[in-house]
Amino acid sequence: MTASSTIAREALSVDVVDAAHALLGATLIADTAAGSPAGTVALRLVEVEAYRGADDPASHSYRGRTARNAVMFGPAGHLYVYFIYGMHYCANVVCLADGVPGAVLLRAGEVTEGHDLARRRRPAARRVAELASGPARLTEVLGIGREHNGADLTDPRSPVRLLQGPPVPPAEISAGPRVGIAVAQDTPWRFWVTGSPAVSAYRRGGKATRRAETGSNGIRG
DNA sequence: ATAACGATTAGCT
DNA sequence: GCTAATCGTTATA
Repeated sequence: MTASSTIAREALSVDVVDAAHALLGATLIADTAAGSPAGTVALRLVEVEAYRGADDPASHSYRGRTARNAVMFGPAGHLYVYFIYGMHYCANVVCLADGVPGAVLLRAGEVTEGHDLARRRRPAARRVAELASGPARLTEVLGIGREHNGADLTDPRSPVRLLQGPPVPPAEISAGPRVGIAVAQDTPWRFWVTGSPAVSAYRRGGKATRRAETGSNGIRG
């Protein structure tokens, strides 16, 4: 057992909300060869969102299995990568039992290794905290793309791996509505490490003109 | 076949 | 605050 042992699949074969909490504080490390400059970047996860399967209208797996979301239906611990807005990639960790769809979107992290490479990949970042402050920024600094869809994060030989980290105490975890979705805007399944400078900004989703909740932004914790 | 739209970001007013 | 950029996926406007 070293400090860099990968997370066990069993720890992720649980409900998406429990897995989301467990993922905060964990390390995501990527050794990428192709695409952007090759090298290794690692980060500590500080912001995630849970997406369940059939009962979560905001989830990609809500309307059943398709070619795109197939990985979400497989065993936990694999990476679900999708292409969005014609230019970005987002990465999720698959959860729940094999055959039950669900995943946790990785929204932000604090870069802990490979700062120089991270800066080269994200020249627009003005501060270290901005390197992976957003789901597409996170995949950009790690060099994650289509070719990593389905990668086994629990396999020490995988180019992208999840490493055990000091768990974040529940008292240091905040919760609020998920970012950028047009449905299920009241479900507080976005979780972040309270006070981390790398946590991304909240933005309400597209349509679903919901009445102003008089002063409340839905955030607790 | 075709059109609408998106789990976003950067840059500008 | 607002919007262009840009294309795969999904539903059929």
